[in-house]
Amino acid sequence: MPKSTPPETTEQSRAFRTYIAEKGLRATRQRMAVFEAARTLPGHYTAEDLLKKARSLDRTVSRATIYRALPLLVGSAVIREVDVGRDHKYYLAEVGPTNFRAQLVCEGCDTIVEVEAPFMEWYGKAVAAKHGMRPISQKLQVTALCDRCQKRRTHRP
Amino acid sequence: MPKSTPPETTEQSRAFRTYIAEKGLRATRQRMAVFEAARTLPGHYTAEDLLKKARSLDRTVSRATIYRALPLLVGSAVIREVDVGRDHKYYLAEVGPTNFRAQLVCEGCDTIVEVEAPFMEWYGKAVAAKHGMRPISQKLQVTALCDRCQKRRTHRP
DNA sequence: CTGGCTGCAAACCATTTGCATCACC
DNA sequence: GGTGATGCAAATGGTTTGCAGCCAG
Repeated sequence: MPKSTPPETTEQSRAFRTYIAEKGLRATRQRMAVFEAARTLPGHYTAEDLLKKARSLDRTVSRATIYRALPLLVGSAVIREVDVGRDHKYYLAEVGPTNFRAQLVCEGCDTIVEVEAPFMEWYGKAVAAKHGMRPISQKLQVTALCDRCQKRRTHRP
Repeated sequence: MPKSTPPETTEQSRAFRTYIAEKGLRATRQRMAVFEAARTLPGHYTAEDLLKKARSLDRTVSRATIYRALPLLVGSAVIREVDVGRDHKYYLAEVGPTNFRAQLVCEGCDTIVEVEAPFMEWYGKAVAAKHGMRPISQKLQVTALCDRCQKRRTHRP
């Protein structure tokens, strides 16, 4: 059996290189390190997490490069941006074509759980149409307290 | 017929004074000016809008006081905070007990339309419960293009 | 009186940007 | 070799905070 995913030779990696080339951009060492870090990190991570991981692959990656790479990674559907109104945004490696998801966010520990919610997509489109607007995207976010945080403390300090 | 709403003598005003007193806080001139501005401004407004309006009522109101008053106004249900992931938050005077609302946001001009969406509330609670979490709040946001912005330009510059 | 408030200005902090240099293609 | 990319450090901008004086209760 293949040892997890062979880095740098993935189909996804080729797709990303193509995406970049099409825009007349360049597949630099740093950019590919960020790409590799972004698709590898588990769960929801921040730009800072991404920087740390990318640096472990290529010491020369700077914070500015991270922020400059993020729009490319989102644009090429390598990652998805998740903004739950916290102080920083979260990012998430895309596994494949993604159905509409809702975010369940724990108010205590900021843990995010993604839930498929295809009905929501339909609902949002209907609401927009009813107001004569052309729908672009939609977001459903449920704030709640996870088990652990319920036990630890009912309210925030 | 009464001329719109008599300022400073509203039932809402009394309720706010009570809320403040209960917390051992004080109903200062500036704070009441911010209150009056907040409940009076139409539609969705920013902290900066609120500052301008409050200053028109009491010249001495500072930006810091606005930001320090906002949590009180939200906590006493005089206004509601609406965060649609833009660069600044929006606020909205509460008319009465509010049912669950979704926000329809025009990507072109940032105009926000509030839509009743009671179904969402049920849905969010169900999703949270299914994951063993205690639901606190939920938010449905639809980004779209309004009529005017559709005609002006299909995509952002 | 006195502890909560205020204005002012400086601090925050995630993200963005200007600039001189570097390195893909 | 030319243009896009990079690192660094400084800038941004909405919001927060420290501080010394002020004032509501």
